[in-house]
Amino acid sequence: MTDPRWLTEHEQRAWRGYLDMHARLTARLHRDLQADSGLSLSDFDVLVQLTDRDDERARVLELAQALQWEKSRLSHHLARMERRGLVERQECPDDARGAFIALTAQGRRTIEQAAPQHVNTVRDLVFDQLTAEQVDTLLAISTQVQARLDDTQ
Amino acid sequence: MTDPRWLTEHEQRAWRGYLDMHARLTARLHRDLQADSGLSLSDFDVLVQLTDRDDERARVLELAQALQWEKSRLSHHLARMERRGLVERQECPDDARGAFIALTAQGRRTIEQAAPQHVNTVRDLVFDQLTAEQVDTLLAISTQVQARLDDTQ
DNA sequence: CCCAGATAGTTGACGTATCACCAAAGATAA
DNA sequence: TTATCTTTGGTGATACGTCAACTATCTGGG
Repeated sequence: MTDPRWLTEHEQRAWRGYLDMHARLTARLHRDLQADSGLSLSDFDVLVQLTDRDDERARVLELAQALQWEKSRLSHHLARMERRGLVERQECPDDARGAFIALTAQGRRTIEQAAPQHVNTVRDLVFDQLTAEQVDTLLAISTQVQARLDDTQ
Repeated sequence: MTDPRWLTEHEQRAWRGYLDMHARLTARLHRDLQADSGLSLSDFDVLVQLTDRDDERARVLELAQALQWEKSRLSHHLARMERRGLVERQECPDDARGAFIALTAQGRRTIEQAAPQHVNTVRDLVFDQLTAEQVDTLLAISTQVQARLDDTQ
């Protein structure tokens, strides 16, 4: 605790490289997606969740859990997306407190137009650069780190 | 372009796993750092840059380049850090437009107190979970993806 | 039926990120 | 010198994320 175990030179390079890669990668993905479709990465994630449902709608808390977002973040974000006509709120007959969030026609058109190019960019920038073994290792790393995150509360 | 090459099932799992890991990992690191020292991860990065200099100060654009931040982001951020007493502005005699940003005594105390625990958390959550080969692969992945980012403008 | 506590979702305040624009100072050339 | 071009840095508007507080509704025990 008070006696730190510092990172080795090699670990420091790996850590810095990882942080820099992530910052630059998401900045590029965000910029391209925005230019291509006017969507942010967050918009994209919300719309993907909705298109994955049979009826293209979901309860707010359901979405929050699927996205791993705080409910207030989602609430603010949905208000902005609703203003832009990407989603709409529908009353929930079972529970008058609740609301359904539904994809609008414009929301569906937008995500259907944006997704192919976005996937191509991810492929170009990431998966085309990696070997199959590296992809395996990336998944293993993600799994192991998340297991530790789960362990430590 | 119009004909997407979708990700394989395995690639999708790796991509989702990676995004989820990063979101959860940085959220945890941020929360712990904040609780321990009152610093944000951004504050931390700025302070590390300053402590790395001999005279514990730097020009604004120098910092912006080192951090890979936009100058306006840095300007706003420094204004807030200055208000909290972590850094101070000093006049630049060589160039009256310019400013030095210098670590304050409080800034130095804060980062020196915060860094060991932060490094321990990174080690606990990440490097203690990985084999040496996995760390190598992480560095290779970061390098390869950043090379592609460099290539594509 | 009534009320306490839980649940669904929103709101407001504040810190932060980005964008576009601005201003002051320096550099360069006529 | 003046004109203009570049560099250094800041500002204000707007969007976003988080926290705490809030409203409205539901649910279970008396």
